[in-house]
Amino acid sequence: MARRKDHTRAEIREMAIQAATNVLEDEGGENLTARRIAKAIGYAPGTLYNVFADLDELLLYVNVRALEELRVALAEARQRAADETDATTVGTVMALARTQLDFMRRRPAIWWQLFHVRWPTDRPLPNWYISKVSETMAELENALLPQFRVDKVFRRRLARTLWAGFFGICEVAALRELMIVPPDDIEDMAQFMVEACIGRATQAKFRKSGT
Amino acid sequence: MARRKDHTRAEIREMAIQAATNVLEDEGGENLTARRIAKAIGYAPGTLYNVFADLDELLLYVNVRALEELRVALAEARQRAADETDATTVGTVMALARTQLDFMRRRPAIWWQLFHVRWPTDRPLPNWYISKVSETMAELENALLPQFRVDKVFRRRLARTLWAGFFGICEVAALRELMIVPPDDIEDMAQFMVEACIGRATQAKFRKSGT
DNA sequence: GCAATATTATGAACATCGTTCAATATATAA
DNA sequence: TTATATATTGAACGATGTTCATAATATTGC
Repeated sequence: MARRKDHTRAEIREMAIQAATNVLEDEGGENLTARRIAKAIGYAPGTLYNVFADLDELLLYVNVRALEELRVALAEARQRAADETDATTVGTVMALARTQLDFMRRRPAIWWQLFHVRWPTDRPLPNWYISKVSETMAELENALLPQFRVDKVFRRRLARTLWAGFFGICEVAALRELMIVPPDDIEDMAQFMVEACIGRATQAKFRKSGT
Repeated sequence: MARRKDHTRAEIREMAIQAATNVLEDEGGENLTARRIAKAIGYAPGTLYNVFADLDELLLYVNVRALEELRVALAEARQRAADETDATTVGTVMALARTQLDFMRRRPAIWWQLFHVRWPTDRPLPNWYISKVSETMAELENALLPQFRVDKVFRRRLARTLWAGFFGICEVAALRELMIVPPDDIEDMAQFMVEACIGRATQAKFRKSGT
């Protein structure tokens, strides 16, 4: 039995989240069990339930960490792209798309878990989770800000549409068994979609201001 | 014990697939267990394993049925749209998008299962499954045929890109807890994406033939 | 028609899962 | 030092997917 107060509750939570992430990446989702995580942090399975409501909640914390990592990566990519002398909206958004594709490829197990969370439909998602998703998506909105400054509703909808497009393309890339698509094609698909959507959004904006 | 040859193997398979579909839709994915399906068809759990390799395979058959239903619905929608006197590519593709959104909304549990199949990464997906996915996606390619007749590779890539876009939008609609998007907005997002992608594809075609 | 054989369905049994909770060990307070 | 409070445990529970010796039934050979 681990000595009481060897670690605080917060420390145990932290260790468990880290351990779960490592198990997920190193041994795959099918080995991500309560007993396996408990063993990895040197505690009994029951201890996890003193610190998390259940395993689903723990996995949601794993996700929220991954989302934050992704958000930071997106923010950096956006900054870099915006600092270019010939910065364009398309270029900045494409930098985000590439960052997301890169994340998906570097950490496939985490990415899978991120969008395949098992969460009971009748159980409301915690606010801290919903917020993190919003924050991550907000990076895309920020990338659109320079060009689509006036209409916030329009910008938000464009961001959501692009986000859906990214997500779909990432999923197509992940399911490459089903439709063999070379990585370069994935990149081109993203480029096409970004240019198409932003191009049309630009027209729509002009048309609106023209009438 | 059910009398031997009360049903042929094929009949038992059929019954099991139907029962699994019903359980999934009526009682949710968390009740979709081997014992529950066996009970529903009046056989013992072990019988399922005489007829399917395992539960994952049975679920794949459930999916392939759903995919075929979707394919038929898409084919019909495409035909109807193409028969209009003022038929356009955008109009036809939008008919497909609406069909898919409708399918997702009418049968949420099936839709979920369709894109969240648990299948071991090291186990190759059966050919009959990959084929059905291709057939379903081919409906989108067919909708593009009238306008993009010449370049097959281009058409195929456009179809895949649009498919990814649809898929992402459907997923956004399904995760409406995370980003509250009214159904009308979903429809508009699809419309925007279709118009944007096909518009740009038209430009690209012209530009290519112009040089 | 009957015995011998082949096939099919069974359901108890196994390992494992998430989860609970009385029991135990340790820290804190009196 | 004793009494109380808290943290940790791990056996136990009810599930799960899956297996396989056993039993029930059909088919075959005579």
